[in-house]
Amino acid sequence: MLNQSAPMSEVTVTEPATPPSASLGERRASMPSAMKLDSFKVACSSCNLRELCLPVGLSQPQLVHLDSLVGARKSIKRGDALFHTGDPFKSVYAVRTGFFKTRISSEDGRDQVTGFQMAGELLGLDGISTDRHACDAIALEDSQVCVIPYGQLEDLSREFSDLQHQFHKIMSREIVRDHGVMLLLGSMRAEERLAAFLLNLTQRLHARGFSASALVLRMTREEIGSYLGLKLETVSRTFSKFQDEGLLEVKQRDIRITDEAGLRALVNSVRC
Amino acid sequence: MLNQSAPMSEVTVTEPATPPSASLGERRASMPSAMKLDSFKVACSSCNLRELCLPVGLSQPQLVHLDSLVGARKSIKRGDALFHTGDPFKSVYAVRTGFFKTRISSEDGRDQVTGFQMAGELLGLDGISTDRHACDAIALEDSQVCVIPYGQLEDLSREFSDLQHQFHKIMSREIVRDHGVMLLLGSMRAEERLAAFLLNLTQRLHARGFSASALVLRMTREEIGSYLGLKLETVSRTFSKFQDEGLLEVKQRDIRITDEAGLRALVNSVRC
DNA sequence: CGTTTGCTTGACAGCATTCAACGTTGGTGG
DNA sequence: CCACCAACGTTGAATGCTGTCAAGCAAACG
Repeated sequence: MLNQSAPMSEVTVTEPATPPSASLGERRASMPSAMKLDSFKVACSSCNLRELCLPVGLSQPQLVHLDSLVGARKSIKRGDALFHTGDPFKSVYAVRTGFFKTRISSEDGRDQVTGFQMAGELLGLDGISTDRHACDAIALEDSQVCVIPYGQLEDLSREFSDLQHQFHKIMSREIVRDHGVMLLLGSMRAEERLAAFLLNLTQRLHARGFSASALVLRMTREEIGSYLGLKLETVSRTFSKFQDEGLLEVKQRDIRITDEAGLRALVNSVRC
Repeated sequence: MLNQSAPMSEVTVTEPATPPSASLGERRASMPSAMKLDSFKVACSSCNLRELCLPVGLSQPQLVHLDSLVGARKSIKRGDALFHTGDPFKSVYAVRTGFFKTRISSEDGRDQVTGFQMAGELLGLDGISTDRHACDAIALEDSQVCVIPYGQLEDLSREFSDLQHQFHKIMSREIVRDHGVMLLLGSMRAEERLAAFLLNLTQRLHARGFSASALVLRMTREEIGSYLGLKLETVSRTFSKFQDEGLLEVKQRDIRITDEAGLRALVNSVRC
C-alpha cells in the first residue's frame, strides 16, 4: 500500500552494489558547477538504470530512439533547485545520480515535502498540468539528471506504444503512491509513519543494489517530518524510541535496521 | 494550492444551472439496475460536459473520433462500486452524472478516502500502473459514467496529439491535486482542513453552474473525516463551530456559506 | 411505525506539538 | 591546526488539539 515511486518488481541493477555508506551521488573532484549542462550525452540503451527508469520494457531498437530523445545530463549541486514552482515546464527529468526532494508551499509559508526521488525516478510530471512547475525540486546532494524534453517525449510516445504505455504507467504509479501517502498522513500514528517511511526507503534502495538493512539518510529530521506530517522533534523522539526498542541503530543519519519484522509489524498493527 | 480535480479555468456549462438543492445525479423513476450497460451511447461532441471533461480543447473533427472511442454509459446505483481494488483494469470512466468517492484500504482494515469525483472528472487512472485497479470507486448517489476503453484511448492518443496532451494534463492535474491534499493532511488543523474542503467543493460546483454559496453534501461526516484525516466527531464539531461563528449555516447535509471571506481567511492563516 | 443509520454533544484521555536547553557535527577563517 | 559558528539533532516539561467513549437525537428506510 505504501510502495512508492520504486517499481514493484525486484529489479537489481547489473552494476556491482556500492556499500550504503557511500554517497548515492558521484563525488568527483572535478564536479561541474551547479546547473551546468554537461556536453556529453548518455545513451539510455547503455545506462545501468534502464531497468528502473523510463526505458523499462522497451526493446533494443526502441531504446535507440529513446537515446535520441534524452538530452544532455545536467548537474545540480546540493541545496540547489532543479526547478522552482512557477518555472515554465519544458522537460521532465530522470535522476541519474543523487537524491532530491520535492516540496510545495502554501501562501502563508507552510511547506510540505511531497516526495524524495532517487536514481531512476522521474521529476517534473506536475508541470504538464499547467505548463508551469507546481513544486520545487531540490537536490539533497550533488546530483545529475537526464533532461527529457517533454514535447519530444510526447512525439516519440505517439510513434511507440510501448514508450507511451510506460510513461502512462509512471504517471499512474505516482498517483497510486500519492494515495498511499494520504493513507499514511490521514490515519497513521507517528511510529507507524516513520516505520513505513524507513521500509519504503530501504525497499527502493534495495532495488538499486544497496543493503536492505543499512542506509544513510540524505534528508534532515525536519524534511522527514514535513513529508510525514510531523514535527522534527517527534521524528527525533521516534528514532530514539525505535532504538530503545531494539528496532534500529541510529547514529545521526546512519541507520541500521536490526529488526525489520518488528518495523513491519508496526506498520500493519491496528491502532490500539 | 488546494485546487482539486476541477479545471482551473472558470468554465460554465451551457446547460441551465440546476439549483444546488437538486440532486447532482438523475433521479429518473425508471433508473436501470446497478451496473447495467445502457444500450445507447452519448456523443462527446454534443455532451454538455465537454468543457470540463476529457474533450477539453479538442476541435470538432477530433471530437468525432473521440465519440467513436467512448463506449456506452454505465449506471451505478448509490452505494455500489464502479470498480474494486484488484479488479482488472480495462477502462477509465468519466463521471456523467452523480457523485463518487475513491478509497484505499490498508491490510489492517483502516481505509482512506482519496477523493470525491463529480461530473466531468475521470476515474480509474490508478489502474494503469499495474493493470489492476488500486482503489475502490463507490457511487455516493445514483450515477452514470461514460466508459472509455483504455487501450482505445491509447490508440487514439497516438493519432491526435491534442487528445494525448489533454490526457496527460488530466493525469498531471491529479498528481498536483494529491500533493495539495498532502499539504492539507500534513500541516493543517481541523478547521483549516474543513474550510479548504468546503471551498474546494463549492469551487468545483460553481464551475458546473451551481451556486458558490450553497451545497448539499453527498457524503457522510465519516467520509469527510476519512478524506481530511479527522474523526467524524471532529468534523461534526467543526461544522458546529463554523455555524456558531457565523461562517456557515449547517442543517445536516445542507450547507450555506454565509461568510466565504472568513472561510478563506481560515485556510490562509498561519498556525497561531 | 419501528429500526437503522447518521449526526450532535459532553467529558476525558492521549499523542503530538510547543518551547526551551543542550549536545553534536561540519565548515570556515584566523 | 584550532577555534568558532551555524546548522542539525536530542531530550525534557507542559500545553492543547484531536481522538475516544458514551449518550441522546434526527432522519431515512422499509
